[in-house]
Amino acid sequence: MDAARKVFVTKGMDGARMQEIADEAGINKALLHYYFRTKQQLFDAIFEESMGKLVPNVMEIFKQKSNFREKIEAIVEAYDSVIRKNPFLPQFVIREINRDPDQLAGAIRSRGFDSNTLNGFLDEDIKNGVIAPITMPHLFANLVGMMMIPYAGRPLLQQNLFNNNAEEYDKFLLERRQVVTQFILHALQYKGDNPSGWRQNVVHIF
Amino acid sequence: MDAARKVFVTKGMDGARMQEIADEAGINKALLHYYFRTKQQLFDAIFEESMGKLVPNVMEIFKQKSNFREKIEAIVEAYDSVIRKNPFLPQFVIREINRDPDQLAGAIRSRGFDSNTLNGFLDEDIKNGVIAPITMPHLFANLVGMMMIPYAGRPLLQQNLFNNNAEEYDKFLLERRQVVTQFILHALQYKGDNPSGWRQNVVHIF
DNA sequence: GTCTATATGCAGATAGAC
DNA sequence: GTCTATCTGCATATAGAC
Repeated sequence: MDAARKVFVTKGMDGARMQEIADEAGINKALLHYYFRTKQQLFDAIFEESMGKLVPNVMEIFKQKSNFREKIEAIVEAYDSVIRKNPFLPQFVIREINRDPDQLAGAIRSRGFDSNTLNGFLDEDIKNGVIAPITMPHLFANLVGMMMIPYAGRPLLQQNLFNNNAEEYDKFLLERRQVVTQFILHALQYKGDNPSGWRQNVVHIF
Repeated sequence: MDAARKVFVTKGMDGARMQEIADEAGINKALLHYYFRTKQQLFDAIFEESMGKLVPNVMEIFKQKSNFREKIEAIVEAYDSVIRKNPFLPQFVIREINRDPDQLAGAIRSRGFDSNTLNGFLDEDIKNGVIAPITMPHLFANLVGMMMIPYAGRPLLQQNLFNNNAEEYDKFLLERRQVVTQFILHALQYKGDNPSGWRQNVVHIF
């Protein structure tokens, strides 16, 4: 599984070779088939595992944290820690969900991502004037996009923004959690969870 | 080229088949090889074309627009219009730059993306108190991430956030330009290009 | 230029000995 | 369980007629 993960996540289903996985594992190609029967089955196992990692339980976080700042910090932290441990996960997932969108149905099931409940949490903070109005899909897309693109688009960004200096880019990645958190809180004009006094000053844009 | 673009951009280099491209073009597989010699050469043409589309000339925009709001609006607009016309471009580019990062060197050349000059533009606005401090890599990553992820991650986001309702998702995509623009301007506490009076109130975070 | 037929190589998968 | 050897199918690429 370790060998398969390494090869699949970097090369993708189409680019991966059973021979390479076997070599990586230090075993024989036939033995690999003995364990997993087909390449597809082996891939499915890795894909499902990856989806489980990358889709953190946002529901739990929203339920546990009452303070809006803490909610954002916890979600950003959840993505950051997972991705930093698995830097190739974003590009792998993007690659594979687009290659075969249907496989999502199987991998997502059991992951109780209920958008209606999440919308409720957000709407309450908006109604109370804690944050500027925004819908959950936009907020979520912004957060996920900002967290994932530095990894998924690393070759391009490192080339264009850092003259291909990998060390500088690694430093940049370490700053992302803090920057994205602050970026979101400022964008939503968050000033604290007790909005008395400035509640009326929130500019309604979204 | 139209047929090749369609197949490569959706299936990727590894997943694409010369037979499928030939069928799509209504010609013979042998004839396809007669024109382009190898699959690699055909792919290179498509990839270079795609990179040219997706990397808009940010330099030009920054030089032409003096107002910070207009700069952001123009860059967001540049990405939005290109991606809306080519919705598969983000996932294609992400897929291929990670599959073979070396090919970037060839495709980027001639595209005069000078990060030093861009940093200069940004630093001036920060120094003048027009926006809160942020570095160009972070701002650029945020912008690009927010614009691209709804397309690159569409299957997953549409599933999780819209119960797989494609029409709703299309409406969501249409809102992105406006939302991302406002999100960025608020995050950077932009209040206009003439900062007299509120210049001192910018909170230094990044 | 355009086709049919074919060469070549490779990857997934299995057979069968040990 | 683990290996070597092999089958099978497919994809790129070319040969060669028209």
